[in-house]
Formats: sequence, structure tokens, C-alpha cells
Amino acid sequence: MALPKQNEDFPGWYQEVVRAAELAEPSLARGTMVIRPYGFAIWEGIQRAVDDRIKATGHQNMYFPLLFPYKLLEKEAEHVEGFAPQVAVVTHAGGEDLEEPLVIRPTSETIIWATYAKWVQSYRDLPLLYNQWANVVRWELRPRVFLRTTEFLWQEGHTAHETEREAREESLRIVHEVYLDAYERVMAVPAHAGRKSASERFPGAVETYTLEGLMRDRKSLQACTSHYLGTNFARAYGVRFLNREGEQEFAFATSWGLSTRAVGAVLMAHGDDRGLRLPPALAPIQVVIVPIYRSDDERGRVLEACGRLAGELDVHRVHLDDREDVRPGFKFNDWELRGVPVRIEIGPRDLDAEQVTVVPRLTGEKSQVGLGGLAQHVSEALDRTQRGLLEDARGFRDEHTFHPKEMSEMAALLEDPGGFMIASWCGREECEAKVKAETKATIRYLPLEQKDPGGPCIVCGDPGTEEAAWALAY
RNA sequence: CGGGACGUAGCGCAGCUUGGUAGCGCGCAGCGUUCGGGACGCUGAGGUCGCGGGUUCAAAUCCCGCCGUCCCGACCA
Repeated sequence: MALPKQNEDFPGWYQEVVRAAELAEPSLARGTMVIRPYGFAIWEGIQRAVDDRIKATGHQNMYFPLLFPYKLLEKEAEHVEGFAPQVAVVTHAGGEDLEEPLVIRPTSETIIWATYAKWVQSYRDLPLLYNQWANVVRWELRPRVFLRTTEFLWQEGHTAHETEREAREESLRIVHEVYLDAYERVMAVPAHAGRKSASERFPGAVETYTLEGLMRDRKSLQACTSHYLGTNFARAYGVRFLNREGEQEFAFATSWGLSTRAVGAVLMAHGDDRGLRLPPALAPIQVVIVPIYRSDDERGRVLEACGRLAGELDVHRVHLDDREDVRPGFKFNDWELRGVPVRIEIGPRDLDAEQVTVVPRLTGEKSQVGLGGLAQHVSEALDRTQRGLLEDARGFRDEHTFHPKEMSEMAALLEDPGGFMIASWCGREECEAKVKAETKATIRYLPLEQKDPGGPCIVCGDPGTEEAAWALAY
């Protein structure tokens, strides 16, 4: 089984890696997927990293229901307008048509803020710093495994605050301390933190922050979002509190989410022609040991050594591949496809020389390591891999970041080689739309703080007000 | 919903033009030999040819209708 070449056929490469590494597969209902154990273990690693950080920033987990009445959705005008086209509605249950149709949540702002109304009376009740891990359903027109499925898993944080300042700080803090930290330190995926333009903003948000990562096919992936919602939801659902001056006031809101799309981000940011490459901090298996033997005699000797050495490693997740029905060569390829960071081969030749063979997935280079120094050698290889993947991805991104001055130049660069196009923008939606119509590229992010782009709008030539990053996206 | 393609074994496909016993590769099962980079041999299991109708002595193949999937666009974490 050979993978399609990444450079020549990226979508094919992606689908084949997902299938062959047994991460997930399309399911029976349109646009849904079955996540297989290995793929789910990667998601669990992401969950763990994100959940730890959510808790470290003072949030608690809770759970809200999957279904809520349709009329709740309608209370926030922009929100319903944005989500109505992609909402699945239950109209029939218990053997009859429902008087009140129920929405399958596409996101939970509505039900949560309708409930927060009951929880908040006074400024003393604030802030509410809550998160939930849940599944949501959005009727997307073009699903793609992990990147855009009809149903997906995510976490969604929903906080309520006393002041605008506090809520704005919260939404930014999540971007940096939760998402950026998890992406860069655990998933080894470099990302730009930025603001969304008005047209790309979450329905109902005042400001949407995003992390954008550049994938191996030079498209940008929105890796998560964090929204400052102002008082839009508090007004719609009546979340009022008595402030310190004794006046009624609407609470300020944030919401933020990261989904199973993150698994796709890891695949597309690090994969190569041999398959997945997983950062050790995330990998379900950090070190795999492949025994090599012919006779029963060798088998006993080798497996004994494998067991002993596995115990000596300073690594949490070690797997001994003792399958009898496939040969070592098959196992090498199998684990490379699955992205295991370090492979150790142990055979009779190694044992005779009191050494083992160590092969980091990052480089694929074999080296012989004496038994005494093995634990340290492996730890160093894992550290190098964790750093190396991030550096590789960052280098790739920087090589594909350009500063075009003319529309024609930008269009040509988007075509080949592709990547982020940093260019001046006047801030008008017409100009944004024109770029999309001509090149399919959209503004992926604006700097967190608006700054002088130092030149005329690349589209219309009027004075620029924003430094925008354009790219093709998923 | 617009434009294109495709539905034949678990997966990937050939066969259709010119109607006549259902094929190939991978995978799967058994046995043997192998085992330091995706093994090989022999034997075997597995199919309402997407569904319905029509033409015909005879339909995977020709005709009509329907259903479904995928790709490009609009929507999007």
C-alpha cells in the first residue's frame, strides 16, 4: 500500500492517511464519521491538553443538553440568521409531530444564556467561567473527515462578566493561554493569533479571534475561535445583574471553541510522504519496540530483552509490537504511517553487540545505541522531535508568507507557491469580496491590534487601514 | 440548488462500444516455507452487477425512470 504523493495529490494523501492509519472513516449518515480507536486516542491527547489549560485558567466543566426549542434560537437576530441554514431540527418524536420543534445544537450560546438568566442576579454572581465538552451538528454542504463533518466533537466555553474589559481580556486570554499554548507546545502546530474581519465573524459576536495555521498544502486552517460577544446574548436572553452602583446591567459574554478539526490540523501540518508524524507530547504511542527474530530460541531472547528495556525507558507510552502474523518490515512501515515518534528495533545482531537500533520518525535515520545510554538517547530523540516538528512547520510557514504590493502579484503568489499574503486593506467589504471573487482567497486574520499597514489598499488603492493576511482556506 | 463524473466481492477496479457460464489486484481463511524495510507458494470462502420497469430466446452490457455517492461552486469549526 503506497500513499499518494503529498505534493501532487494532497486531498488524496489526506484521505489515504486517515484511512490507512485507521484514524476514522465515513459513516452511514451523510457527512458523519466514525472515529476509530487510534484517531480517538489522538483526539484524547488534544482534549487532555486543552482541558488542563481550561482548568488552569480558572474554568469548570459542565454539561448542557443536545436539544433545545427552536424559538430560543430566534431570540438573537444575527445568531439565528447565521445558523438557521445549517441547523438540524427535530420535528417528529414519540410517534407524532412535535408542537414545538427542537433544534439539535449547532453551538450552545442560546440554551446556555437562556439558563444563565436564572443564575445571575448580582455582580457577585459573576464571572461565570464554564466550559463543556460536547458534540454538535451543523448541516454543512461539503463535509470532509475531521475538517468539516456534519457532527463534530468540541469544547465550548461560555463565560459571563461584569465589565466589557474583563470579557475582552478573557477572550484573548483563552487564545493565548489555552489554544496557542496547546497548539504550539503539545501539537507542535505554529499558529497566528488574530482578529476576523466582519464578514468572517461569528454570528452574534462583536469580535472574533482566531488561530490560523498554514497546512502542508499551503492552505490556512482556522484552528479554533474565541469570541467577544458584548451584551448581545445577555440582551436577547435577559441576563441582567445589579451592579456595584445598584443599577441593572447586561452581562458581557465570551464563547470559544476547539473541535475535532484539530486532529486534521495535526495531520496536515506534519504529515509527509510516509504518513503521519506525531509530536511526542500528543502521540498515543511515543515509542514502539519492534522485535526481530527467526527461531524460537531467538524469540525468547529478544522478547525478554524488549520487555526489560521497555521498563527502563523514561517514557510513559511505550508499545511492544509482538504481533506474530506480520514481519518486521511491515511493522516498520505500519508505525511510520501512524506517526509514532521513535521506533526501537531489537534483534539477535543487536543483542550480540549489546545495542539496539533507534529510528526517529522525524529523520528516519537509523542509529545503533548501547544499552547503557538508551533511556537518555530516547528521551533526547523525543525532545528533538517535539521541537523539530514545530520548527519545521514554522519554517514552512515563513517560507510561504509573502508581502505582495499589487493584486496581480498576490494572485500569482496564491496560485504558486501559495501561503499567507500579508497586504494592506482599506477595511471595506467590497474589496474583501473582490479578492475572493478573483482568487478564492479570504482574509484569514487581522493583527490583534489594528496597525498602520503602511501603504494603499492592495485592491482599490485607497489608504489602507488594516494589515490583512489573505490565504486560501478550508 | 447549478456544472461534471461514477454506482460490479470488505477495498480499489476491469468487463458494457459489438448482449451469450461474474473477472482481476489487494484484503480475508487454511496449510507450508519465510521473518534486519510493506514475504512467497498452494488451496479456499466471498457477488440481489444501486433500485424498478422495458426490449430480447437471453441483459452487468441496449432503452426509460428513480435512488445514491463523489468532485467543482454557494455555506462553514
